[in-house]
Amino acid sequence: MAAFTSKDVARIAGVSQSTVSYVMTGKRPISERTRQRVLDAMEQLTYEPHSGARALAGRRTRVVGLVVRFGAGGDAFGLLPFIETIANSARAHDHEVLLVTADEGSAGLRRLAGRALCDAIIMMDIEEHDDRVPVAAALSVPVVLIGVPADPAGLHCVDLDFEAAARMAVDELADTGHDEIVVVGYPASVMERGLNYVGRFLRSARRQAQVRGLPLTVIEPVEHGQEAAAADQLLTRRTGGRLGVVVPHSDAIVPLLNALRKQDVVPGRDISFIGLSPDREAGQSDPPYTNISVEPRDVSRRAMETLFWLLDPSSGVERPPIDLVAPRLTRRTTVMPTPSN
Amino acid sequence: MAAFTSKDVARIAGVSQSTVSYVMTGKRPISERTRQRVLDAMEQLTYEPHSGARALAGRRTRVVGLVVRFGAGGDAFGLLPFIETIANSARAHDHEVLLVTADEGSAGLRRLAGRALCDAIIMMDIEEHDDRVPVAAALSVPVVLIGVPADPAGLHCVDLDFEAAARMAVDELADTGHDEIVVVGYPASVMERGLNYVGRFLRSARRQAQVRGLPLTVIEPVEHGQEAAAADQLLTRRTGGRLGVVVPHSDAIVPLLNALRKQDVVPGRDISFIGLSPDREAGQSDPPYTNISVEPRDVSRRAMETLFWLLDPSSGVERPPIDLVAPRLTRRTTVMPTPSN
DNA sequence: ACGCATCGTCGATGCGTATCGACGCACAGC
DNA sequence: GCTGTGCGTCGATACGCATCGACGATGCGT
Repeated sequence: MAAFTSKDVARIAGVSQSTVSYVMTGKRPISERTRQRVLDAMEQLTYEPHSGARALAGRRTRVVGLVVRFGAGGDAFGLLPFIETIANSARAHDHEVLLVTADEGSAGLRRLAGRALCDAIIMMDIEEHDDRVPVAAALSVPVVLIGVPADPAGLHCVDLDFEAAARMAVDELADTGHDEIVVVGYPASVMERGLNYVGRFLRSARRQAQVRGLPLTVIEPVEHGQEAAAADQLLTRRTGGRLGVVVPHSDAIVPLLNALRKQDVVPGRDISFIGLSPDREAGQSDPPYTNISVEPRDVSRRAMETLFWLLDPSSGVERPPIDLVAPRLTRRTTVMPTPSN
Repeated sequence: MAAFTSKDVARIAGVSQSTVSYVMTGKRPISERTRQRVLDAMEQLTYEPHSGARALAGRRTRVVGLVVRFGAGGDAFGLLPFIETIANSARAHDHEVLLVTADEGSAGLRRLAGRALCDAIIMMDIEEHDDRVPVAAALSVPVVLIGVPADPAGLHCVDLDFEAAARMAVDELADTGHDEIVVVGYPASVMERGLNYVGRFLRSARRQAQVRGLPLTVIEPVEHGQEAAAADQLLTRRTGGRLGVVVPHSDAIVPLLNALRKQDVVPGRDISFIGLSPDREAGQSDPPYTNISVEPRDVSRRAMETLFWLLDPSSGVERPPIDLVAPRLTRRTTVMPTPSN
């Protein structure tokens, strides 16, 4: 494991170092015969190019910076699937992933760009008013946001279409003849962080309820462990009409269902229930609930496509600056069917 | 943001480039006056050293490679806390974290070392017989394992002391006058992966039960969604004696508790229950269960200490090649107290 | 006053790769 | 046969920093 250089490869293949380089980059034509000799030599030495030297000479690192926020809060509907998808996508483009925790704030961003640690950055957990966004916009490397801040400052954003999700939930309940909608709000810890999607969801739900002529109330907050109280609060709403409950905070769904069960309230019979969560959780829950999908993989895949397009605009079709992934409604057991008169 | 170089800093400070370098590394004495001038110049330009150039010239990258396995399976008691702790620790040493998914197998390892992408590697989710371990051992960079394989091949390992945990669980039940112990085994998906701790836990539990003269049975497998069946199987054991249940697979704990509740079996009254899980989960569960802690943060912190010690052995005390973190038992409500005769 | 060690700084060099200009060659057209 | 045109290859250079040897300045002892 003595670490070979392209010069070693060149010597063995009987060519010059620059030829080896051209074989790797393909930026100049190389005869098939020479090419093969070089590839053989590489194989023989198990040669790997030195990434530092590459970054220095080529001005690109083949590294993607990933800025995530670990501190709990926000829907923890899996940071992992996001990271996994991003890692796989990076790998597919022969890029590495450098992890930066958001606790560092914008200092991490400056480091990534200033030290030439990566060619592009993908930043998650964007808040509605996020200090890091203007900093990111001023960097010399392209940045893609997962989440949509109030002012994207020209950066590309990818996110689930929370407004469409809210409309979808309201429409589903309206279409099935409900009289009233209650949205279980986000816990204070999430609200405080001003995560962008919180506001977008609630506003859109209110608007759509108005359009459909349904009264809509937001109950809040539902803190962890307080789900029983929320369930109570929720049930006092039940005036004998058809009540539909929408729970956008995925962490609150299962506890709420449990709290309802304890009170012998059966979703799908006594009230209706729609959650915003990954499909898998919704299907495996007891009972399986009607949900609007939040698929991290879709979102991060799109974000990576945008990122690589920014790195090489010639490589694909133009990407929209704000790319919202359409949610999907899956009907299960928890929405009461339209009464058949 | 034109990206300044140390030469720019040197020019502004009125010194040579090498002096700037020595100010940064501290490898040669620099007068306080000069030092300050250089630091001022750096500040003024918001200079950041080019990491590629640094890696090339200095032969170290200040990057830690982190190899994780995303594919579900194994106790998913939070990959995130591990990653977070590792990221923070790296940051504290002015190192970055490069993420490699284990799906790539040992190819990822070779890439990390071959391309000089990092100075050291930390590898998680080690299996009892893990192909990657011999590869890792042959690399030119130090590697720390989180988990203990059958043959560590000379690598340093850090892990929870699962054997002590098993002994602890058995002792707790024995000390409180139980007649029989049932260990709820791991699901087949985990067993198949041959994760090292599974075997270590089960073997140690059996041994200790023998020492304490208690019959111990292992029920398996408990697949996701099959917890009710497991609960049935478990309760058939109840011959009127004092039955203690140990659940090492943290993901199975809450579903099992739920299944028991449905059958009106109250842990702490009718049977005893000990789970292996993070303290937080145990305390917030309903009911809070007696648990043996599995604290990812402790483990990964120790792993990082070992890693940085390997990078600079003069920096601290020698580290043991196999470093097991002692578990901790927290008594809550689910173990029946010793009958007072 | 003179040699000697120490401190602080500088210039030069090398790290491994990408890239630019040059050059030799075969082959086309005339 | 001679010039032009790509094609394939080479040599040289630059990238930004760490490090080594050198060297002037200073303070010490005698």
